[in-house]
Amino acid sequence: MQAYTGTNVSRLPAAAAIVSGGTAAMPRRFDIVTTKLGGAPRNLTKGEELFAEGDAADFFYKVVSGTVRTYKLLSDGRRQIDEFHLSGDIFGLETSHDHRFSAEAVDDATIVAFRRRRFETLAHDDPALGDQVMSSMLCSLERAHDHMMLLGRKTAREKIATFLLNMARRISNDDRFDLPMQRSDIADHLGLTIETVSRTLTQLARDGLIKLAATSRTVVLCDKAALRRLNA
Amino acid sequence: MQAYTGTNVSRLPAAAAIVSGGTAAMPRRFDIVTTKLGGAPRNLTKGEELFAEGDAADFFYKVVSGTVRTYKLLSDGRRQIDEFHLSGDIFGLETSHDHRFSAEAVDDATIVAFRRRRFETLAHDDPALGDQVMSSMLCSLERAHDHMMLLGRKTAREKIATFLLNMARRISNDDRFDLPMQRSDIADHLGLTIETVSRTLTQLARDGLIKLAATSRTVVLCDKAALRRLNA
DNA sequence: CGCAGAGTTGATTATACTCAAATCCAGTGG
DNA sequence: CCACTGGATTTGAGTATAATCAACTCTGCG
Repeated sequence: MQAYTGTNVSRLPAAAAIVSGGTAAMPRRFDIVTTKLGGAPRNLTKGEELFAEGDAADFFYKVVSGTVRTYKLLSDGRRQIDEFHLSGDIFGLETSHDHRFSAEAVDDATIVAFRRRRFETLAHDDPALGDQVMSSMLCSLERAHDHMMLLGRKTAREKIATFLLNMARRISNDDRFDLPMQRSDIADHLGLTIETVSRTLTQLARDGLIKLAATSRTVVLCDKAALRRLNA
Repeated sequence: MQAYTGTNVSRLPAAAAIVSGGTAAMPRRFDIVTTKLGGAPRNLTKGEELFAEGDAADFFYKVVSGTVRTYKLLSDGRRQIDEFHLSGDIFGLETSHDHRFSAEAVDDATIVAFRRRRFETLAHDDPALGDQVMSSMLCSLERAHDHMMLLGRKTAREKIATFLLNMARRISNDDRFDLPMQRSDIADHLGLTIETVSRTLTQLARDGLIKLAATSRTVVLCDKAALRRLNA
């Protein structure tokens, strides 16, 4: 927990191991920690379910590549996607015994699973490990709160603008990027319908704020200033 | 962090002190811990601001009595109330140096402030203390996620039903309770307008699911089963 | 080439918003 | 005790934003 302990996450070996996933390029001890936590890479095919709401939360996960969506369903099938987890993101760590979300691969993705019990044991010996996860959760909380503002008070145009700016920042440093998810995912994330998502994107393109490639998954942000004005 | 460490919060002395606020009825050591954390009771009058978005987050708080709202504003004044904090709730603990919310008293309220820095020091010696706050944050995260579903995918009628059931549970064990906040607060919490809140409450009363007293702050849940059906 | 899934576009509608006015209520002062 | 005031709430009328229903287009792929 970066701010709470005053420690810098980047200086914490255990934390760094979780964040990076313990690649071959890293010092030996980082790999040991990762291995201890039981990081076993797993490939998911597009649409594959990783866990469902109510499943035992024995593991939590880190995205190595690809994208994972976590979501909740209402009894009649309405869906709210709370977050898209991109490469490097940690997700699925729960307060309770069960998962409160379902998780599926948005596209073909690779994830690493960490055994929660083992992590808990280690965290007691190494507070820095707990700090790191705490930090991750606090980021999640922060994004959740911003997203509440979006869902509760922003217009469709503002929602799309905010979404595009966030994805641009997370996916690439460039203003050109490929959205990994389809329109229905965006809709269920922003509290809209696919038609409204499509229309709004078209409208933003018509107004010159963005460009949509033929495949329509590729987006170019042309007028970030205007998008930012819509963002708040 | 209850689930994460596997420890039961109720068995943790430091945690218990934070939760309870260290009343006179509690064993001496609890009071000592609370005092160490710098709990200085403070009275807030209706509408008084406790802190604003962007203020330094040197303290966090626990509600002793009354109700506090935390919220964010868009540049044009649109407001999203993320949570109403009732007696016993902890709020205002941040990941960053600054508060990401503003906080105001909904009615006359009493709160206890805890110095964050001091808490951090103690948390390092006593992991249980950190666990407790972690647990508090995870509850907050859980509620935030449920609230995203509400904001993104529920109808006005469903939002109000969910809100009433939640408030009933939190305020009293009874089906009759007084709402501490006014319609505009409810509206900004549920992503509605005051008119829609009012109309929806009237409609629910007309349909016999609830009763509204003359003062219209007092609510009676008549048909909880029907309300629950609207809830999910 | 045709099919299926994804995405776009169009027409219409519904839900919730906006603007406006009336009512209710607590508090205040004559 | 009662009229007056101002804030909160309710109610009404009309509207707008986004949803719904439906058709059509595009793209990738067997």
